[in-house]
Amino acid sequence: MTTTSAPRPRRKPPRRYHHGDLPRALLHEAVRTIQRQGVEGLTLRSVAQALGVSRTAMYRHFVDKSALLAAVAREGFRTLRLELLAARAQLREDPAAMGVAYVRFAVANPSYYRVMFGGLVERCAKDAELEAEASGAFEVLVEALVAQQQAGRLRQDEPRQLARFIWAIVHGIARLAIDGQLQGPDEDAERLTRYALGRVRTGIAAPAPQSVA
Amino acid sequence: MTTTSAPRPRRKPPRRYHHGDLPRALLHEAVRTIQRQGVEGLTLRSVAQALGVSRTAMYRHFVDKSALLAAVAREGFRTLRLELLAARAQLREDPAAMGVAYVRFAVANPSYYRVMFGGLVERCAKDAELEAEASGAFEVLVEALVAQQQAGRLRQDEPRQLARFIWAIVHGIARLAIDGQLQGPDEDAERLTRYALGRVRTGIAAPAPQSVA
DNA sequence: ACCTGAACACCGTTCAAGT
DNA sequence: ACCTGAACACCGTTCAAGT
Repeated sequence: MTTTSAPRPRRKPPRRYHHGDLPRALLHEAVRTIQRQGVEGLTLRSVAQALGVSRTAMYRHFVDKSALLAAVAREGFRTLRLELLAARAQLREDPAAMGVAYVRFAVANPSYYRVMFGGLVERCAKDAELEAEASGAFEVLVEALVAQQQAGRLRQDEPRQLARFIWAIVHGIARLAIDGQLQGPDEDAERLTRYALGRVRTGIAAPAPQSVA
Repeated sequence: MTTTSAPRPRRKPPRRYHHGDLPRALLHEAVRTIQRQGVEGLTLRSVAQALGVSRTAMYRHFVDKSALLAAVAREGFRTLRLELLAARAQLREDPAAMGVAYVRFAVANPSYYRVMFGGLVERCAKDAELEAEASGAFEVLVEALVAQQQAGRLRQDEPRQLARFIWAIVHGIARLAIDGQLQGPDEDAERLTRYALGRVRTGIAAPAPQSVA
């Protein structure tokens, strides 16, 4: 009886797990454990163990632990940029779409967000790819604001200053939200975002200035 | 010759360094090393060594490393609250005084700020004193806003929502500033703060709405 | 009451060596 | 080229013991 000694490959031969794509597997597993244990719960040893690989196998692909984290941040900025782009298309129906998308990303991916803004971008400023990915996301906002200016819907202030302003708002809301400094859990973050962007548009000064006697 | 064998005490006898006030000494030394090495550079062993004390002496006064950090955060919130109160007195000459004071505090004490908002407040939510100190600082802002509302200078929106909005803005600016995500170093943060609060007051919508043809 | 010393269970990282 | 195993220099924390 000539039984097939090797197990039938489903699609493409999925054997050789380790040799397959360790860098991607490491990245994926890192995100997974950060998602569950937080950034400071991430341990190279546990990642390696989860992948069934030696503790030092990682060093062939990432020079450092921080290099691995930089890769996580890079992927985070890339995803954020894409979601901002998608939200930009809905800007006509919902003027707050981009801001809401930003905060939603942070709330949905606190682990990504913490790594992205956990003080890595500046400490490892050498990582040019990370730098580029980060400013790429920022540019989406800048361009959207310029378009609004050209449509005559926005003040003609310096676009990048305007963009930093808006970014600071959503960034602040996002951080307060994922750090649990807003009372309610998730829904409040979106309400606050919509409130904030609405107020930013028309101001918070009292509408009817009390005339003097 | 009867020379004084013991050194003359300057004010009160400052001998017995270790026994004196270890808790305060630990706190002070922790802030000092965080200031220089960053939060993740803080090591209990180095703190103890700098104080000439055993590595485990700390555990008599703080249950944890995180308890020591919580004490740092508590002191930070207390200082911030006091500086906000001081700024509130200048609100008439400078409407942005409180916001500027907030961002200045963060930029001047990034180590404090990082510990305060480094995800400690929520993880160790058990620390009631920290919780109280944190919301104390928030209340200063709320009360200032309510006063502005009563003076008829501010929209009659829900004060706490208004406060969360303003907080998010200065928090966002502060974080971007101390994380090096603003191009210039320190001066830009204040400029951005003034710009932001000015725009928040009157809105960013185009001032002269182009009428339709 | 306050502090010490040895010990434990962890880390990230290096490096010679295997295939 | 890719991975392993032992080793190194670190951590926070526990605990019996000293004064």
